[in-house]
Amino acid sequence: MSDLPLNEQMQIRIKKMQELEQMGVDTFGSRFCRTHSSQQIIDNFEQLEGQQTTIAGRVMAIREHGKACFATIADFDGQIQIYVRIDAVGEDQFAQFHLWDIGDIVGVDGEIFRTHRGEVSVKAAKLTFLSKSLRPLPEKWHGLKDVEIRYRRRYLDLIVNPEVKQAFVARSKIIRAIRHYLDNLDFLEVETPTLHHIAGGAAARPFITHHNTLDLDLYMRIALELHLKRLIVGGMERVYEIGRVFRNEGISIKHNPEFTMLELYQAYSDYNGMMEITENMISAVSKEVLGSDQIEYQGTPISLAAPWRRITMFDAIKEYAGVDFNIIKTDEEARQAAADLSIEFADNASRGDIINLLFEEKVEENLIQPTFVMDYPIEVSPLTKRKKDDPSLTYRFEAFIYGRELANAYSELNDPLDQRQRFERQMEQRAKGDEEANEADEDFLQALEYGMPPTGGLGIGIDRLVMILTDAASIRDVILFPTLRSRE
RNA sequence: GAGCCAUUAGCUCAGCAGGUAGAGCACCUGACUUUUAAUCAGGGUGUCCGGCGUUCGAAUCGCCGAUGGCUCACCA
Repeated sequence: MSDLPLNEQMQIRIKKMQELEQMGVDTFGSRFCRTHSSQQIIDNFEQLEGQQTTIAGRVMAIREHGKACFATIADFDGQIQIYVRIDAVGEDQFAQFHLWDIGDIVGVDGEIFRTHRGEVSVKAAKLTFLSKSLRPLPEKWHGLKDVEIRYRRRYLDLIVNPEVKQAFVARSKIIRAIRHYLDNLDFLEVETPTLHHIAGGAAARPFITHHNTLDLDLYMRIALELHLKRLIVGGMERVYEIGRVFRNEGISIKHNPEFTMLELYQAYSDYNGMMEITENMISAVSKEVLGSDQIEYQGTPISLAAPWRRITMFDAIKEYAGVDFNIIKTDEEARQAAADLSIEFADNASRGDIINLLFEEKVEENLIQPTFVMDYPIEVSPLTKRKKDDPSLTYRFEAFIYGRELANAYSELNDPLDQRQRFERQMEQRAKGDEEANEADEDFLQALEYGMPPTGGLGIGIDRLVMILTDAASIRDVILFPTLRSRE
């Protein structure tokens, strides 16, 4: 305590705490049984008026008024006012009340009533001090605006900015609704390792860690895919996992180094089945959590109602960039088309690379309403089944909302010989310096060699879905403790 | 990783042609038995993000650094 730097307000609070202790009050109390939450009392006032209640929460405001004072108590649901009269609580407790600070945690027994001004309140008969708050809270009116403090000390953000709590309640409901939806489709929720020998299933740089006893470098997973597909091989025909993945890349309004992915795999389905699940599940989740599938994101109305628009990548590029890859067949022609649009590309870029580039540069930002973009080039889809009618393309789609990728899905590549060739090409890319190219996973190949049924697989970025559904501008607004630099 | 912007009281912010810092809320003292951003009368509580420099003098100007935000790069 002595080496804690104390400002004036903290010194005063410690002094008040000591005075309470001298009065025999336990300033860090124990179990306390509540009968109602603040919101229950407010919602059911007609039935509860005149009855006794016991509430508890954090003191958010104190309005002293001589011998009859008011305070606002906040609990998880909301806030409720208490009315503290000297003739109702007695002189001793009234003296204790004057040692309360904003931020203290208290319990109150009393009668539910409505004040002359109409506010539902609790007329205190007994006050129970529960926990002392030694630091002054941010201001009640402007709240806490400093984003750095909001992220670093999220508990303060939660205490003083009520809408923040609502966003995280919504996040919880969204994930619950997804589980509910998938459970009803007989999907089995599973958990797979986060420590991987090979960081596969996506194109991303991994975090590296180390196991001491095994003296083994391990990777934090960048995707769930390869383990879940092993489970499909094992006969778990419908599986999903909602879990954290880690990608050692930049931080932005849309990116956090650790984020939550939903991946699901359904045997005997394909990417068409995955489109149906995606659009039906997201509209159902929106209805369950928000009561509607018509939402507004950052001022733009968005309809999540199924079915969503479906367009091939070629048609999308033709529409938004004016380039027709049905006609352009060679790498040379493709590079020329990119050059004509003043788009920079690598010297050795293939037709497929250029297709992907044009799409990202010219098309993505236009896909505001939910859109499935289908049939990605094989070069950027190393785990996806080839299209029968065009082996340069794959049965893969990505779903876009508000110009952002929200989901990625495909008919899973289950031909182990083709998969081996794809890995070999990825390894060539790695050898050329592409750190994000997939590493060959021999154990996964072996699993495929035992035979995997035709399967549809889907990945959805949960954080981005929550952003869309809660109208959050930044991914940090839907992650309780976003990654920040150390303050030390 | 690069560019731009920000950092002043517990919180929200002013102060910047350089003259050693202010407001509101919070806090302290007093008044008040139905207030609610309670009110009324008093009280300013500070490493002006850190360091170095320019200057008689720096919150203010310059350089270096820290942290955060936005944009770009990378990615989902």
